[in-house]
Amino acid sequence: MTYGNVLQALADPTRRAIFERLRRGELAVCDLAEGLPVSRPAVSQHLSVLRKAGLVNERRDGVRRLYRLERRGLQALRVYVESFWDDVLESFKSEAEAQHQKTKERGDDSIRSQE
Amino acid sequence: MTYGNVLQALADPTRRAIFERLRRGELAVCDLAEGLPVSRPAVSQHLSVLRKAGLVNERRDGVRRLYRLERRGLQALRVYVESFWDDVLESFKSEAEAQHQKTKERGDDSIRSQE
DNA sequence: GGCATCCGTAAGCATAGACTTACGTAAGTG
DNA sequence: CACTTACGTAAGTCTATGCTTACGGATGCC
Repeated sequence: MTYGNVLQALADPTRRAIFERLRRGELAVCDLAEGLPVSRPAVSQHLSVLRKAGLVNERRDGVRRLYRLERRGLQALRVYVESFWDDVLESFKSEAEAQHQKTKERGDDSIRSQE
Repeated sequence: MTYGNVLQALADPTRRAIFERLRRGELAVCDLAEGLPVSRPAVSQHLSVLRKAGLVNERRDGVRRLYRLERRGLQALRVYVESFWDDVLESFKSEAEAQHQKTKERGDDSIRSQE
Protein backbone atom coordinates (compact mmCIF):
# COMPACT_ATOMS: atom_id res chain seq x y z
CA MET A 1 0.00 0.00 0.00
CA THR A 2 2.12 2.88 -1.25
CA TYR A 3 1.38 6.10 -3.07
CA GLY A 4 2.30 4.26 -6.27
CA ASN A 5 -0.70 1.96 -5.86
CA VAL A 6 -2.88 4.91 -4.99
CA LEU A 7 -1.85 6.84 -8.10
CA GLN A 8 -2.41 3.82 -10.29
CA ALA A 9 -5.79 3.16 -8.69
CA LEU A 10 -7.00 6.73 -9.19
CA ALA A 11 -5.66 6.96 -12.73
CA ASP A 12 -8.67 5.14 -14.17
CA PRO A 13 -11.71 7.40 -14.77
CA THR A 14 -14.27 4.75 -13.83
CA ARG A 15 -12.44 4.03 -10.60
CA ARG A 16 -12.31 7.74 -9.81
CA ALA A 17 -16.05 7.96 -10.43
CA ILE A 18 -16.62 5.16 -7.93
CA PHE A 19 -14.27 6.73 -5.46
CA GLU A 20 -15.92 10.14 -5.71
CA ARG A 21 -19.34 8.63 -5.35
CA LEU A 22 -18.34 7.29 -1.95
CA ARG A 23 -17.59 10.84 -0.87
CA ARG A 24 -21.13 11.24 0.43
CA GLY A 25 -21.13 8.05 2.41
CA GLU A 26 -21.07 4.28 2.17
CA LEU A 27 -22.78 2.48 -0.69
CA ALA A 28 -23.48 -1.10 -1.76
CA VAL A 29 -21.99 -2.53 -4.95
CA CYS A 30 -25.31 -2.68 -6.79
CA ASP A 31 -26.04 0.94 -5.87
CA LEU A 32 -22.63 1.94 -7.15
CA ALA A 33 -23.11 0.03 -10.37
CA GLU A 34 -26.29 1.77 -11.48
CA GLY A 35 -25.52 5.15 -12.96
CA LEU A 36 -22.12 3.92 -14.11
CA PRO A 37 -21.60 2.85 -17.74
CA VAL A 38 -20.10 -0.51 -16.75
CA SER A 39 -21.43 -3.79 -15.42
CA ARG A 40 -21.65 -4.77 -11.77
CA PRO A 41 -18.75 -7.26 -11.91
CA ALA A 42 -16.60 -4.50 -13.37
CA VAL A 43 -17.44 -2.37 -10.34
CA SER A 44 -16.48 -5.26 -8.07
CA GLN A 45 -13.10 -5.54 -9.76
CA HIS A 46 -12.52 -1.80 -9.44
CA LEU A 47 -13.43 -1.93 -5.78
CA SER A 48 -10.87 -4.66 -5.29
CA VAL A 49 -8.17 -2.39 -6.73
CA LEU A 50 -9.29 0.52 -4.59
CA ARG A 51 -9.27 -1.67 -1.51
CA LYS A 52 -5.74 -2.91 -2.15
CA ALA A 53 -4.65 0.71 -2.52
CA GLY A 54 -6.06 1.52 0.91
CA LEU A 55 -8.61 3.91 -0.52
CA VAL A 56 -11.72 1.96 0.36
CA ASN A 57 -13.15 -0.15 3.14
CA GLU A 58 -15.65 -2.99 3.30
CA ARG A 59 -18.48 -3.69 5.70
CA ARG A 60 -21.05 -6.47 5.55
CA ASP A 61 -24.71 -5.79 6.02
CA GLY A 62 -26.77 -8.91 5.47
CA VAL A 63 -26.46 -9.93 1.86
CA ARG A 64 -25.00 -6.60 0.84
CA ARG A 65 -21.49 -5.21 1.17
CA LEU A 66 -21.19 -1.55 1.99
CA TYR A 67 -18.07 0.24 0.80
CA ARG A 68 -16.78 3.46 2.27
CA LEU A 69 -13.72 5.66 2.04
CA GLU A 70 -10.60 4.77 3.95
CA ARG A 71 -8.00 7.26 5.08
CA ARG A 72 -4.75 5.35 4.59
CA GLY A 73 -4.47 5.55 0.82
CA LEU A 74 -5.42 9.17 0.48
CA GLN A 75 -3.12 10.04 3.35
CA ALA A 76 -0.18 8.34 1.62
CA LEU A 77 -0.86 10.30 -1.55
CA ARG A 78 -1.25 13.48 0.45
CA VAL A 79 2.14 13.13 2.08
CA TYR A 80 3.77 12.43 -1.27
CA VAL A 81 2.21 15.43 -3.00
CA GLU A 82 2.87 17.83 -0.16
CA SER A 83 6.54 16.94 0.18
CA PHE A 84 6.91 17.34 -3.55
CA TRP A 85 5.10 20.62 -3.45
CA ASP A 86 7.55 21.97 -0.89
CA ASP A 87 10.45 21.06 -3.14
CA VAL A 88 8.84 22.65 -6.16
CA LEU A 89 8.20 25.89 -4.32
CA GLU A 90 11.75 25.91 -3.05
CA SER A 91 13.25 25.34 -6.48
CA PHE A 92 11.10 28.09 -7.94
CA LYS A 93 12.16 30.39 -5.18
CA SER A 94 15.89 29.94 -5.76
CA GLU A 95 15.34 30.07 -9.50
CA ALA A 96 13.51 33.37 -9.21
CA GLU A 97 16.33 34.76 -7.14
CA ALA A 98 18.91 33.68 -9.72
CA GLN A 99 16.81 35.24 -12.45
CA HIS A 100 16.51 38.42 -10.46
CA GLN A 101 20.27 38.49 -10.02
CA LYS A 102 20.85 38.10 -13.73
CA THR A 103 18.36 40.84 -14.47
CA LYS A 104 20.13 43.23 -12.17
CA GLU A 105 23.47 42.45 -13.81
CA ARG A 106 22.11 43.10 -17.29
CA GLY A 107 20.20 46.12 -16.19
CA ASP A 108 16.89 45.24 -17.86
CA ASP A 109 13.52 44.09 -16.55
CA SER A 110 11.97 42.12 -19.41
CA ILE A 111 11.49 38.88 -17.52
CA ARG A 112 7.81 38.70 -18.32
CA SER A 113 8.35 38.82 -22.07
CA GLN A 114 8.12 35.04 -22.44
CA GLU A 115 4.85 34.58 -20.63
CA MET B 1 -4.79 19.78 -18.11
CA THR B 2 -6.82 18.41 -15.20
CA TYR B 3 -6.03 16.30 -12.17
CA GLY B 4 -7.16 13.32 -14.21
CA ASN B 5 -4.27 13.78 -16.60
CA VAL B 6 -1.92 14.30 -13.69
CA LEU B 7 -3.01 11.09 -11.98
CA GLN B 8 -2.68 9.14 -15.19
CA ALA B 9 0.75 10.63 -15.88
CA LEU B 10 2.08 9.81 -12.41
CA ALA B 11 0.59 6.32 -12.40
CA ASP B 12 3.45 4.92 -14.47
CA PRO B 13 6.55 4.02 -12.41
CA THR B 14 9.04 5.07 -15.09
CA ARG B 15 7.33 8.40 -15.45
CA ARG B 16 7.40 8.89 -11.70
CA ALA B 17 11.12 8.11 -11.70
CA ILE B 18 11.68 10.80 -14.30
CA PHE B 19 9.50 13.23 -12.43
CA GLU B 20 11.27 12.63 -9.14
CA ARG B 21 14.66 12.98 -10.77
CA LEU B 22 13.75 16.51 -11.75
CA ARG B 23 13.19 17.32 -8.12
CA ARG B 24 16.80 18.44 -7.75
CA GLY B 25 16.75 20.67 -10.77
CA GLU B 26 16.53 20.76 -14.55
CA LEU B 27 18.03 17.98 -16.65
CA ALA B 28 18.56 17.21 -20.33
CA VAL B 29 16.87 14.21 -21.94
CA CYS B 30 20.08 12.26 -22.40
CA ASP B 31 21.00 12.85 -18.75
CA LEU B 32 17.58 11.63 -17.70
CA ALA B 33 17.85 8.56 -19.91
CA GLU B 34 21.04 7.19 -18.40
CA GLY B 35 20.32 5.45 -15.13
CA LEU B 36 16.84 4.53 -16.30
CA PRO B 37 16.13 1.04 -17.66
CA VAL B 38 14.53 2.39 -20.85
CA SER B 39 15.78 3.94 -24.06
CA ARG B 40 16.10 7.65 -24.73
CA PRO B 41 13.09 7.82 -27.09
CA ALA B 42 11.01 6.22 -24.37
CA VAL B 43 12.06 9.01 -22.04
CA SER B 44 11.08 11.55 -24.68
CA GLN B 45 7.63 10.03 -24.93
CA HIS B 46 7.22 10.04 -21.16
CA LEU B 47 8.30 13.67 -21.03
CA SER B 48 5.64 14.48 -23.59
CA VAL B 49 2.98 12.96 -21.34
CA LEU B 50 4.32 14.81 -18.31
CA ARG B 51 4.33 18.06 -20.25
CA LYS B 52 0.74 17.66 -21.38
CA ALA B 53 -0.21 17.04 -17.76
CA GLY B 54 1.37 20.33 -16.73
CA LEU B 55 3.95 18.60 -14.58
CA VAL B 56 7.02 19.51 -16.59
CA ASN B 57 8.48 22.40 -18.52
CA GLU B 58 10.86 22.70 -21.45
CA ARG B 59 13.78 25.04 -22.08
CA ARG B 60 16.21 25.01 -24.95
CA ASP B 61 19.94 25.31 -24.37
CA GLY B 62 21.86 24.94 -27.60
CA VAL B 63 21.34 21.45 -28.93
CA ARG B 64 19.96 20.20 -25.63
CA ARG B 65 16.53 20.54 -24.08
CA LEU B 66 16.39 21.06 -20.36
CA TYR B 67 13.31 19.86 -18.54
CA ARG B 68 12.22 21.12 -15.15
CA LEU B 69 9.24 20.80 -12.86
CA GLU B 70 6.18 22.91 -13.46
CA ARG B 71 3.74 23.92 -10.77
CA ARG B 72 0.41 23.73 -12.58
CA GLY B 73 -0.03 19.97 -12.68
CA LEU B 74 1.04 19.29 -9.13
CA GLN B 75 -1.08 22.17 -7.92
CA ALA B 76 -4.16 20.71 -9.63
CA LEU B 77 -3.55 17.36 -7.95
CA ARG B 78 -2.92 19.07 -4.64
CA VAL B 79 -6.24 20.89 -4.71
CA TYR B 80 -8.06 17.67 -5.60
CA VAL B 81 -6.46 15.63 -2.84
CA GLU B 82 -6.88 18.30 -0.19
CA SER B 83 -10.56 18.87 -0.89
CA PHE B 84 -11.11 15.14 -0.78
CA TRP B 85 -9.16 14.88 2.42
CA ASP B 86 -11.40 17.44 4.08
CA ASP B 87 -14.46 15.41 3.12
CA VAL B 88 -12.94 12.20 4.41
CA LEU B 89 -12.06 13.74 7.74
CA GLU B 90 -15.54 15.18 8.04
CA SER B 91 -17.23 11.86 7.26
CA PHE B 92 -15.04 10.08 9.77
CA LYS B 93 -15.85 12.68 12.34
CA SER B 94 -19.63 12.33 12.02
CA GLU B 95 -19.27 8.56 11.84
CA ALA B 96 -17.27 8.52 15.06
CA GLU B 97 -19.92 10.61 16.74
CA ALA B 98 -22.67 8.26 15.61
CA GLN B 99 -20.65 5.32 16.85
CA HIS B 100 -20.09 7.04 20.15
CA GLN B 101 -23.80 7.67 20.44
CA LYS B 102 -24.59 4.02 19.81
CA THR B 103 -21.99 2.99 22.35
CA LYS B 104 -23.54 5.18 24.97
CA GLU B 105 -26.98 3.75 24.25
CA ARG B 106 -25.74 0.19 24.57
CA GLY B 107 -23.61 0.99 27.56
CA ASP B 108 -20.42 -0.71 26.37
CA ASP B 109 -17.05 0.52 25.07
CA SER B 110 -15.82 -2.26 22.79
CA ILE B 111 -15.44 -0.17 19.64
CA ARG B 112 -11.82 -1.16 19.19
CA SER B 113 -12.55 -4.87 19.08
CA GLN B 114 -12.46 -4.98 15.27
CA GLU B 115 -9.12 -3.30 14.82
C1' DG C 1 30.27 22.40 -46.26
C1' DG C 2 30.85 18.11 -43.56
C1' DC C 3 30.25 15.84 -39.33
C1' DA C 4 28.72 14.86 -34.60
C1' DT C 5 25.38 15.41 -30.91
C1' DC C 6 20.80 15.79 -29.05
C1' DC C 7 16.25 15.20 -29.69
C1' DG C 8 11.28 14.18 -31.34
C1' DT C 9 8.37 11.23 -34.09
C1' DA C 10 6.71 7.22 -36.84
C1' DA C 11 5.87 2.35 -37.12
C1' DG C 12 5.48 -1.96 -35.17
C1' DC C 13 5.18 -5.13 -31.31
C1' DA C 14 3.90 -7.07 -26.95
C1' DT C 15 1.97 -6.81 -22.55
C1' DA C 16 -1.22 -4.76 -19.13
C1' DG C 17 -5.64 -4.06 -17.96
C1' DA C 18 -10.60 -2.81 -18.44
C1' DC C 19 -14.64 -5.01 -19.85
C1' DT C 20 -17.99 -8.72 -20.79
C1' DT C 21 -20.56 -13.14 -19.87
C1' DA C 22 -20.96 -17.21 -17.14
C1' DC C 23 -20.77 -19.36 -12.93
C1' DG C 24 -20.46 -20.43 -7.86
C1' DT C 25 -21.37 -18.87 -3.07
C1' DA C 26 -23.44 -16.69 1.01
C1' DA C 27 -27.35 -14.60 3.22
C1' DG C 28 -32.21 -13.49 3.56
C1' DT C 29 -37.38 -14.93 2.65
C1' DG C 30 -41.49 -17.73 1.78
C1' DC D 1 -36.18 -26.66 1.35
C1' DA D 2 -36.83 -23.89 -2.89
C1' DC D 3 -36.11 -19.24 -4.48
C1' DT D 4 -34.27 -14.59 -4.76
C1' DT D 5 -30.82 -11.14 -4.11
C1' DA D 6 -26.12 -9.41 -3.83
C1' DC D 7 -21.68 -10.35 -4.61
C1' DG D 8 -16.93 -12.16 -6.05
C1' DT D 9 -14.25 -14.71 -9.37
C1' DA D 10 -12.82 -17.15 -13.67
C1' DA D 11 -12.15 -17.07 -18.55
C1' DG D 12 -11.86 -14.78 -22.70
C1' DT D 13 -11.72 -10.56 -25.68
C1' DC D 14 -10.15 -6.20 -27.15
C1' DT D 15 -8.15 -1.74 -26.58
C1' DA D 16 -4.65 1.26 -24.51
C1' DT D 17 -0.07 1.97 -23.89
C1' DG D 18 4.85 1.36 -22.87
C1' DC D 19 8.76 -0.13 -25.37
C1' DT D 20 11.90 -0.81 -29.28
C1' DT D 21 14.33 0.38 -33.73
C1' DA D 22 14.69 3.50 -37.54
C1' DC D 23 14.56 7.86 -39.28
C1' DG D 24 14.73 13.01 -39.96
C1' DG D 25 15.44 17.73 -38.22
C1' DA D 26 17.94 21.24 -35.53
C1' DT D 27 22.11 23.01 -33.48
C1' DG D 28 27.11 23.45 -32.70
C1' DC D 29 31.93 22.78 -34.06
C1' DC D 30 35.89 22.09 -37.37
